[in-house]
Amino acid sequence: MRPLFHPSIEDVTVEAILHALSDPVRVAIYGQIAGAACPQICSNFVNISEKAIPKSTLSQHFKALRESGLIRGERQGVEMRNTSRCAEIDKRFPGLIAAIIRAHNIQSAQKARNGTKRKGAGRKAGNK
Amino acid sequence: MRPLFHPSIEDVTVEAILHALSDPVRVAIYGQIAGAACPQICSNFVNISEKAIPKSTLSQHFKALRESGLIRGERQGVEMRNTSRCAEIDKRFPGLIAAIIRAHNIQSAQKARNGTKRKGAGRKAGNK
DNA sequence: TTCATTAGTTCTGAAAATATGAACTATTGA
DNA sequence: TCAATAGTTCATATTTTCAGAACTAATGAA
Repeated sequence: MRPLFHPSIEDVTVEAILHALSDPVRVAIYGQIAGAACPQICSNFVNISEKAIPKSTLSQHFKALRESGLIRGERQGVEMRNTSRCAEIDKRFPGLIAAIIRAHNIQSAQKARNGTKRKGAGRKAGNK
Repeated sequence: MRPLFHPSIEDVTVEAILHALSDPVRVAIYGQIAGAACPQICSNFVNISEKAIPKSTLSQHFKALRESGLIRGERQGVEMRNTSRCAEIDKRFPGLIAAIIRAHNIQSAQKARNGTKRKGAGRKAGNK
């Protein structure tokens, strides 16, 4: 098992960050890691989505987050402690992560409101 | 040939925007459309990358940008006029597009500088 | 030591997404 | 009516992603 790869901050790209965060499971994971005060363990996220995420899939998601430079993972005993690299990234791309997280929160809030009021909305309507 | 689909602004998602802009060709296209004063025609972008992009591929890229809600395409005679929907998107997700474009500009500027000074940099080094 | 447990990675094949040549559609202007 | 131009759609090859199974590494018993 080879040691985990983390890009140095100069090698972090906008494309990789956007790609990593364009997946609903990964933004959810990243949001929680970035918002937490202490390092988060991978297996905490098995139930972040409606249905349980298989651990091989979860491992791939963490790999994507790590290799895009969004998080850092350090093995601590039998488990993996994940922390956000948002301070570093914010220095390189000021405001980027904050804007994405903010947009995400707006969207989640709207979804929650619509979920209670009008059912079945938000479909790609009129597009046979 | 069915009419082009454009999502209404409430149906635009952060995930779709990030995914659309996580592709280097598509950000380049979007950046130019967003920065231009007048509508841009698809075929202007054939040479936006090093190698020419086949028109079927280009058409798919435009479709991705349209269906994510980032641009609007209107047929005008034989060609297609593309405009950015950034005003609408900025109302829904304030600062998101601006932050992404800014980050992209930072990255491009750095790439240009490194390209002249140290060749072969930016590779995923030390990762067998 | 050896065994079991826990947490995560890697391998493998299936499923989904993307890229592109070829064929097609729509508009315009000889 | 024909040719040219701009773009879409179809078919298929390539690439990426998903997820079960097997594997690795650390820890804590017995």
